[in-house]
Amino acid sequence: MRAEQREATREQIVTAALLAISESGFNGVSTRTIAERANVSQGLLTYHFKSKDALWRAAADQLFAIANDSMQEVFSPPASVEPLQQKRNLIRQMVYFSAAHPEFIRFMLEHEKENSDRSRWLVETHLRPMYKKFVHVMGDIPETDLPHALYTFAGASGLIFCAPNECKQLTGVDPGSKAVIKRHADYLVNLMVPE
Amino acid sequence: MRAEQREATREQIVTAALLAISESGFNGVSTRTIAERANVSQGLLTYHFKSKDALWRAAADQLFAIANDSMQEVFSPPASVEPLQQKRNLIRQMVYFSAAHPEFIRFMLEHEKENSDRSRWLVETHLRPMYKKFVHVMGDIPETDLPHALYTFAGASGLIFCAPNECKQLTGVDPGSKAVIKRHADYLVNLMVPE
DNA sequence: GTCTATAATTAGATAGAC
DNA sequence: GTCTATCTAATTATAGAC
Repeated sequence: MRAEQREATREQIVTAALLAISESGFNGVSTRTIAERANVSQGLLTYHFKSKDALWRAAADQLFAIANDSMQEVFSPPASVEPLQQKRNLIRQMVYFSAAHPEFIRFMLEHEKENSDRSRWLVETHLRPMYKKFVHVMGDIPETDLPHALYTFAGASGLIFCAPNECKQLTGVDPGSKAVIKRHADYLVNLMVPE
Repeated sequence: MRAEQREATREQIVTAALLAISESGFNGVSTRTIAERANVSQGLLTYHFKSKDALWRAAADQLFAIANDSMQEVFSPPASVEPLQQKRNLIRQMVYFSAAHPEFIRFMLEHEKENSDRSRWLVETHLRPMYKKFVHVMGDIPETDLPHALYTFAGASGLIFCAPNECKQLTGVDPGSKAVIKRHADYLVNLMVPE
């Protein structure tokens, strides 16, 4: 069907845009580079998305769709799971998600300084609903600690996967390997929420 | 003196470049924008630094000069300080440094994907010497944990200060305030190296 | 729907006035 | 040493062929 092909092409473009923008920032990547990555012409981007700005929003939508899907289980744990174990599971899943999608943190860092319109939209549309779920799982810690816990967990979980080449060159440890991902999860869970 | 004025102008340009590149990435910021921030003409950048690439290197030099200066005390603690207390001091200082210079983590994340020449140079010239000092302070933890500890501490310490607008809008907490910086340090030190 | 061609703007680097 | 003017290349967005 035409509609299927249309959707497939759009997703190809959005995925290319998401990865490229996460790597080089909104201003740091050209629509031509995105088009090349998606194996389409530059003109097609304007056809499917009116502007580079609109393409950025589509990329954000896709990013949070993936993130919410990946975090769904730990954000809505069955009541039978103990609160402490819920937190351990949350951290572990944050590590696995960050390893699979380092573009999440990169994208979130990129919006901060570039443009406050995009920034506000991103927080209200996508980040706040996710933060509420995070707060729900963390609910029994002091309320003033919640912001600190969020950025601590996010940074501790994800930074190593945002700099894999640097980490490999510096330490010899490859954050892309499954063993290293598991080791990072084990390390963090035991460090931050010991049993 | 001429030499002093020359040095002052150069530093103005380097500082503007460092902050701008950290915010928007190497490709994300134009030399014109950097020149405007430094209150000089765009042509002057080419006079003092041969190319945008060379300006990036000068910015990296300045960044690590500041970082090493700020971390000097905790990296070379007197032997009278207990190892556990050394680690607590290290984390606390990492928080205060990250708060004062969020451009450090931003700059280090930016080099990762942009260009591997710059990336290799940065790791070997500046990051490796600093990592050795980190390892020295952390020395009594298992060797395989060191890379995980580095990126955990760095991410946990600094991410919140890399997204101050987002954090403020999302949680109401302003990472720019002194009270919040201290709270983050207290939270992290007690979480990661409890007495 | 997708491509090629192109218009208007902005990029990094150079040349020359002062 | 610093600025203005300018060159060539690359940028986003548009127009029109198929």
